[in-house]
Amino acid sequence: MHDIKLIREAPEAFDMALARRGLAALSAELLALDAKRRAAQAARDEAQARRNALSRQVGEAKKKGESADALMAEVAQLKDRMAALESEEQESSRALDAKLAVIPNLPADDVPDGRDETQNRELRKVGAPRPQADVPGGAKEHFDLGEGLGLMDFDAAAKLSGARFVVLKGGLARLERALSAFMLDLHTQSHGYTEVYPPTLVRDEAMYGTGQLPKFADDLFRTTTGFWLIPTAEVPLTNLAAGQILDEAALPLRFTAYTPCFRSEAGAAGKDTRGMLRQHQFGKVELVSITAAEASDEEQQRMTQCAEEVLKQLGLAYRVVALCTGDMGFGARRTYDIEVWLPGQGRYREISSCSTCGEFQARRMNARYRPKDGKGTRFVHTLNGSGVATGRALIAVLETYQNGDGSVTVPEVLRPYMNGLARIEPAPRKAGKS
RNA sequence: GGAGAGGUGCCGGAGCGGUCGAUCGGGCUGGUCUCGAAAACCAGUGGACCCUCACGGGUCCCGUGAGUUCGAAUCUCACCCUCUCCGCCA
Repeated sequence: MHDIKLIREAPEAFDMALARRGLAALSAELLALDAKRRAAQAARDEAQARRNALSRQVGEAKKKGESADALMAEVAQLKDRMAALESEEQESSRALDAKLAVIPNLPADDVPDGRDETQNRELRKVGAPRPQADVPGGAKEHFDLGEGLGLMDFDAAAKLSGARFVVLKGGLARLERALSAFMLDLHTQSHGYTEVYPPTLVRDEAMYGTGQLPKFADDLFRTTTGFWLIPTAEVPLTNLAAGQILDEAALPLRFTAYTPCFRSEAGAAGKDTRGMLRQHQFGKVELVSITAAEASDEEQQRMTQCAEEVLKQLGLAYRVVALCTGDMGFGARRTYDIEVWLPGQGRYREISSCSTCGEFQARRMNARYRPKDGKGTRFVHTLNGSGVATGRALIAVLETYQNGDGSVTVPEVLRPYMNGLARIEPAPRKAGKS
């Protein structure tokens, strides 16, 4: 949500920033609504003040035993006018909010301009990508490996739930659990995050606060009782700060959680249909930071490094890219994606996305802090990042650590979480199962 | 799901329908006292919006939304949430 006051002060700057995102200028329209709103409010305030004064006089008159009929008559006259003014104010204020609610955040100055992902800027490459030819017969993709192991079953999932779900079994189910436990331990023990077990069903307000609503309802699942299934733990974690006024001394807040994430991906039909790269349900360890305004840029660097550390310790090759203006999400002011190397696909694929939203979300959810010195309150800055998506981490581990015989070596750091297991071997074939 | 109770400021806790944004206590901040601290005492201590260069002024906010009334934190209704007991249950 944007601050209409800032737009009022610098409409050209606002429109120019929108243009960087490929959007048409909106300030003129917004400011017209704003002017209407303020005029309505001024008129209403005035009428209200008049009524308050009259009512006070009525009280005084009655106390003295005098007649208050004339005063009451004037209030009665005011009433119609007030009702009209009030609905006018509400209407213009609602109209303005509705417009503002669907305008994405503005990019930070250092965000590269660009139309789509092809214009993202690569910041660094870490680790040596394993060539496809490194595996005898060519590196396989994760679904061939998983099905070959007999531990990844898309047919069974389709029977239960349809397309874009997976059933993991045995060593692969364990691997998902190991990855999540490893990541949570790393972030809580080495990176200062507080582990959270949040609800995965939330109400409208929470989805509005982080920006999924009102614009992206189509990408979400909703229960018949009106709850939304979270598409990321960013929603519950960030909304922990909603409605709060925090002491600056308490900042930053750093939360991490492992949760399932649910996305209907309505617009993504036909993309990545094979395998478990793009699912309606996937696991993810999320990182969320709530900071003071000046601290958010540095926090974003720190958060990205926390996510990178996961991949480093897993021994996965990756690169970090700065998303261009056209590829950033709705609430983001600046985003760094981490893309992990998938030997089977022979390309880098997104596994983490670390964004700062500035005060964009805080304004929506009314999350503020009291600055150490100086008075008043300011909106906090919110940041979120994957640290990292476990489903995709599992894919990367399979493809990176595959052996020519179809088995998969377990990365060192995960072995304590796998009961010491060093290698995931094909499950014995059971008779009767095709 | 059934039956009750309740939602007020950072916290606790008051509040005959009429200067109540709200008594009081605690906390916090500043000051006095002290070598220093504690105690004591004094003072201060909400948010949002609008008008104004400013000084200052106005409106709204006592869970949320409607309503009654000249006037609502105080009355009515609906909803949300919390707590207690019972039932059910992982």
